[in-house]
Amino acid sequence: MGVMDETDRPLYAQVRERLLERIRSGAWKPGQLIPNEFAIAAEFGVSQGTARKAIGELAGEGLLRRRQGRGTFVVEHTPADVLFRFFNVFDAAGVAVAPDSRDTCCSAAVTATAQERAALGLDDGAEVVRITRTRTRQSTPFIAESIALPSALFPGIAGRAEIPNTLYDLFQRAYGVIVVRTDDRLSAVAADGVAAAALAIAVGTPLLKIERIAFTLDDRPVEQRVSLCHLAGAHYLARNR
Amino acid sequence: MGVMDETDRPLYAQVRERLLERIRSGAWKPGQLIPNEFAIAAEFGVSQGTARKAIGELAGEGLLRRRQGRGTFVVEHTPADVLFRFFNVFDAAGVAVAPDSRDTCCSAAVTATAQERAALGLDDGAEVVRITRTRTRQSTPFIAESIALPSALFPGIAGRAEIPNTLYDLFQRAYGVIVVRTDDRLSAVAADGVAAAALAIAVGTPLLKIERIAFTLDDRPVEQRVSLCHLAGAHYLARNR
DNA sequence: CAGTGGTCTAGACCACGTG
DNA sequence: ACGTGGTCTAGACCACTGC
Repeated sequence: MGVMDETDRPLYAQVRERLLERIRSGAWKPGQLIPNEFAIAAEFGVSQGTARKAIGELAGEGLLRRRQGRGTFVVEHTPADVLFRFFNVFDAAGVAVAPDSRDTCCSAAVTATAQERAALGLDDGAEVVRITRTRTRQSTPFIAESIALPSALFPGIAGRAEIPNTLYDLFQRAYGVIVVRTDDRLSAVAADGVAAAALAIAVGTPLLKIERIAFTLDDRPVEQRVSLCHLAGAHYLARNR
Repeated sequence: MGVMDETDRPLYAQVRERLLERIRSGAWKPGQLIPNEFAIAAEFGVSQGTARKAIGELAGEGLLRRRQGRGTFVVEHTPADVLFRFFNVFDAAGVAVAPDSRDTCCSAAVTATAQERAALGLDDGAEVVRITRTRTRQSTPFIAESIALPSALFPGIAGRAEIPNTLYDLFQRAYGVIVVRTDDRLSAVAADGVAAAALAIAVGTPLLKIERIAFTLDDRPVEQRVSLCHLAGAHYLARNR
């Protein structure tokens, strides 16, 4: 009866944490069916309702998916899913734009700038890897992007033969880093010479600048990304609830 | 026991609907304490857990606020609340920018354009009221804004002596229209002559353009708004979960 | 048909805020 | 001390899925 033995946190929160650890560690892999509510309840010595609440929280956070009659599954972050989950650009007709990447270039580990350290919560002298690429829409360049990642979290990423179009998918599968949230800071800027060359537009053209910080489950920043977008009739959609 | 008499919808959903109607109609006013879980359960002939779930849904939608030890309250949309709930502009230090309004100008009811009809889901020949204003930040103009509202939903709004800075607060109190969600479409544009004059900037300056549609509880569009923003170091923050 | 998640109940106790 | 929302239990039945 609600003895709160371990800590003073509610039972369902403790169960949630244990389940979360299994997802994070990969013990339960993306797409996998997890045990049913009664089995989980029995394992942790709680009632079905309490197990249900823990599962419900993770489902609400988008990490589990319940399907009536079938079971509960670990959410699979396929490249397509990831692309449309955090890429908020839509064309004039309201159809999602699916970007591709070209000219992807990944630096070796270098000392982070003060700005990068602040954005990523890094200590003095920490190293980052920088990725730059041009993103295309129907083969036309429309975004110039540069990304900074803490080297410590992504060992060996600079040496990879191929950097995929959808990074967050790679982060989860290869490094166990699950991006669950991003903060995008948007503003309007005039294209400088570099951006104008990459996007084949005139210097001074208004561009949408997106400064993104991506966060993991425990709210730690893991990626800083600056995107300069020549949207040409498309737009960035922000839904406010 | 789960007889599902009225319809096939769950009991908690039916209770939620009845509670919602009281908020929407103003029977329960903003800021008011509502009856406790047991009183609501008794009134509708359900268990406390079911009443709790109905209340929880409305709390999750931001319409009720539960406070342990005190009770459950109808959320009060004070001008300040409304301002910060949907106004996503922050300065370089991450502090929310609180805009003011000047030169507010409200048209009489006029026939809506095709574009306005599409955005607001209006029939052919429907009328709208248009409001234009300049929004300031520490007395400096930084946003040129134009708003279209369906006349049918806001009778007499054009004749009001004063249009307040925070419109959604007015919508709820004077017209029973509760804005719960907005879609903002963002892009970058060059300032034209009109915007440049209003914002005291050079023609061609890059501006952040925000095209907003605001929705009520039943997901009907009730406002279309175009904001041209000269952010000058500030940014629009979009949180993606 | 069996097994899953989804709903619902009745009752208990805990944690918080106020008087 | 009292009343509130918050947690937890044990057990029941419903609705959906797939064999």
